[in-house]
Amino acid sequence: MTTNIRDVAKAAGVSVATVSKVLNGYTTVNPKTKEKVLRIVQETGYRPNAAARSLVGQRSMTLGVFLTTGLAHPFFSHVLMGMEEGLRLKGYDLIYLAQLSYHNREYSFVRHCQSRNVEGVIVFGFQRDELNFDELIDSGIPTVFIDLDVIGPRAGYISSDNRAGTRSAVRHLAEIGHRRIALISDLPDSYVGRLRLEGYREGMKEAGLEVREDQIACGDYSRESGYRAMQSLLAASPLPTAVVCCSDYGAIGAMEAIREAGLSVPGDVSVVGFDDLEIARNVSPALTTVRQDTRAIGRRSIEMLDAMIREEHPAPAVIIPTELVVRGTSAPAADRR
Amino acid sequence: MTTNIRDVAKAAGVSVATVSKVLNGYTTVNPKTKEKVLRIVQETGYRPNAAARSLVGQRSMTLGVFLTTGLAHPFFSHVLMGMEEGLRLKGYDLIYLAQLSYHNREYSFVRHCQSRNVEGVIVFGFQRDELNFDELIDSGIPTVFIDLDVIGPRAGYISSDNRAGTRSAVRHLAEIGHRRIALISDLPDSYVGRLRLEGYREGMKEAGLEVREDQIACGDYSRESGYRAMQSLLAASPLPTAVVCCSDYGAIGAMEAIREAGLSVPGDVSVVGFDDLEIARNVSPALTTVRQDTRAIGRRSIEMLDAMIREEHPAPAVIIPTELVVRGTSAPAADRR
DNA sequence: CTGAAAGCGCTTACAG
DNA sequence: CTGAAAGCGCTTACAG
Repeated sequence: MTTNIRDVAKAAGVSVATVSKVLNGYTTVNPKTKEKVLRIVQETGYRPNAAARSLVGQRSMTLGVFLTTGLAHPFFSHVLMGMEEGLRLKGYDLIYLAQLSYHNREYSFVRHCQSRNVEGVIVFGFQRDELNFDELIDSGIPTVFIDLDVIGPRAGYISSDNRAGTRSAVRHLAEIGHRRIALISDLPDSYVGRLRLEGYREGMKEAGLEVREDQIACGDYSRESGYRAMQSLLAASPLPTAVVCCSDYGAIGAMEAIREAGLSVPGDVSVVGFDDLEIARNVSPALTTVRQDTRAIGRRSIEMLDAMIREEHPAPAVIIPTELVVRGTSAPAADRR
Repeated sequence: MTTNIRDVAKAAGVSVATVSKVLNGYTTVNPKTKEKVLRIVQETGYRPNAAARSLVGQRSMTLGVFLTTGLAHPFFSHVLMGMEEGLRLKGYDLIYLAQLSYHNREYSFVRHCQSRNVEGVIVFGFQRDELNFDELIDSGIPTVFIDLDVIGPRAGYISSDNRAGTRSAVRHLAEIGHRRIALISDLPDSYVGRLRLEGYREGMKEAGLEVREDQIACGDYSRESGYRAMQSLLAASPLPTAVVCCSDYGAIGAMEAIREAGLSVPGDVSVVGFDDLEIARNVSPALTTVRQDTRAIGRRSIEMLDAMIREEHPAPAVIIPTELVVRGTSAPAADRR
């Protein structure tokens, strides 16, 4: 089969214990010995058997990711890319934990993690009421939730600063003279949706503007829902001169509705999105939007989990700053020009 | 810690060997003994330690998935869902193998698989020239490529019947009287794109129709590219009365371009997509399209890999049938009505 | 039908 | 600084 630690030891003329020590960074090894061992390792391409390591040590260097199957949104793949960075940095591998299995009566998700010696779990893409996470949290397996505010003795979460995101969007629009600023609120009952809605209200208050409930419409992050929501907002009177959307896709749908109504962006209505997906730069005019640092979310989630695993007691909630990116869909209000 | 096989053996009043035999389905166990052991297992929720199993047996029950980071397209998540089914059926877990690592000089992807005792690998979302798979194929690790025709002693691939897909689209359009049928060919240099292009040519030939090169435009599976490609097709004369698109997104972009040109779908131009994503049912009129059985692709890829692992020598290429779903965007050619 | 024992490939006190 | 030995939790011939 593939080379094992005994082969390396033999080739280097030392004991397996010494090889192990070199590989595990013990400082009590003679530099010459170390060098020799390392050379053999290099030559043979030896890599320790993960199963044996996991069996004897406490570390399996395996993390589990548990995500919704509806990961079609680019957000997920971007976060995943950030996670890759973290994984490489910390040396973990990721095992994919299927959602289908979670509800299986025979099957305990937690026991599965234990049998696989999973050191920590990332949960990703679920709403609070979608699944019962009690068993997972009670198990004591370190867990990081992305975009869901769950906290436990060994559980925490990470998310963008959603509240500040929409607030900054409103502030921007208010600063350039808008007074009737509508909102397309995506999934307002979700953790993320609620904060974006609150951020909008706070922003309006800060700017001394009144929130009218008929200036708030709901969507679900899709272009279609943004289109429909905008149509309903355009039915109100007086018309809003700007709209904050909780997603880029929604914003693009909103732009279509605005144009179909014979109005222009940003001439008649300014539009601000949320996410800063690639498409935000490619629509015309380019979309002003609240940028989420998806890469950081991914990377930090792994780092946070790693810290939990090492009992370093990281802060139970990590909030990643958002950044308003001003492009072409927001312009001074008409009555200001 | 968690219960182990010794705890179970003690509780059941038998040896660990017996417990192991029960759990591994040996038939030489007394039914009463077996029952007792199973009861204890049930009560304690005991699950064998995967690392120990992997170390002693040859099976790690771990498969690796190696996919491009750009997995934003719904196609990927649907295939992944199909893979979940297969995994559950066969009892494997999936480990996610990061792309970033592949090119790392220090790092051998194959060795990584070996150190993790990965029994087989699924490769997914790559073009042939994107990565060098030689080391992987030479390693003898069973590998299934999705949508890329790589074959080796222990490597095979799975894909939709792309050729039949576009051919059936052309046949359908020809049958309802179209004679000028254009094509939007997505990534014609890729394995999948090439076959869809060939299927189009074959379909045209079958129908006795001439292929005009100015009736073929290129796209990249995006709505935007479909939009642009359609614009260029509409610049030709005489105008095509139908267009086959190699993606639903592209088809939707094409529909936009057609309408912007003052024409109607399907009144002036019929449109056929490829994929049958959810959005195909939600556009108006609903999109006629070539349905890919993404679920089957996912499930069968795991089954195929499992068969390779068991040395059952499955066919090296599995082609999943496509199905033409006729909806509202295709109608008899104008001169036939 | 059952169990004692060897061994999978490692790591980690421990003795030297 | 180095190595012999125990042990992680299992499975599998093998003997009974």
